Amino acid sequence: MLDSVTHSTFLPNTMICEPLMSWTELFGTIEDYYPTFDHQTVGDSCWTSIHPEYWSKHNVCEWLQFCCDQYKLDANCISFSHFNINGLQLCSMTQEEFTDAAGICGEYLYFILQNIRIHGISFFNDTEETKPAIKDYNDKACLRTGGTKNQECHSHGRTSLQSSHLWEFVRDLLLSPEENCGILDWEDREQGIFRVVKSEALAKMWGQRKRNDRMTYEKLSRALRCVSRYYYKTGILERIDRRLVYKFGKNAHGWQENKL
DNA sequence: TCTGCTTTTCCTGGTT
DNA sequence: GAACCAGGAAAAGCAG
Repeated sequence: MLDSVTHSTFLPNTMICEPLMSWTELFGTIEDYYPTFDHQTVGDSCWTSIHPEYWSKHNVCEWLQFCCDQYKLDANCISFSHFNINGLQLCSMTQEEFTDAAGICGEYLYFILQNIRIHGISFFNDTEETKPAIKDYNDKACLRTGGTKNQECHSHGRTSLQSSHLWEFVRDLLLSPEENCGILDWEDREQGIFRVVKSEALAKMWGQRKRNDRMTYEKLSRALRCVSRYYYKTGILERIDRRLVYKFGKNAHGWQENKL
């Protein structure tokens, strides 16, 4: 349906533009094209004013975060290492590649991206078009995953990059070598046992994620342990009798190599 | 407003 | 003795 969308579709008359020219520079102000768009919903993210093909890696990340927040997409389904790319690379991905990278979420991320390319940011205002599609996604995702996952779909609807749980943040860091920088290390990959190597760096990253300048490793580790009381109980983390060493439990998902 | 979940904060005590 | 780490308890923040 949307496969025919091309750069020239978005840029009528195939105008030649500067590589990093903003959407506003190309087409006028956002208000001219998107008069009812609520900027509050996307904060100050500049990705909203740039054509997707000119997004930086950071813009792509912001867009992913926005989609997760806005439509309550399950960030656990998304392999973020696959999206460590710029906008041009993102736009060149096929629907199959989106699905490979983010499962059921990928189908909708692809759907959203193509609509942004066609309709611009005004796509987000068309609740008649977007909300049912996303609702349908949520229903299907819950049905497909079932069991524990099904529960999570309803009880942890706030899952997102920004509001992701601590254990998910740790898991994603372990799965992203480019971001990890030796902060965390696998002790036993198959068993899900990992070790905190650079405790302060980990706390700093978590603090940035939570926009909390006062975060320290003491607090983060307390959160992991306190959380542990909850996580251990629910099977997300298991107790390891060694300092700075933790283990994913049977109900923690997304960390196994063969289940990414 | 209430409740539950998750995280943060402060404090104390044990280990290295 | 200092630094680091772990656990208890209470409270905050958030969403349903």
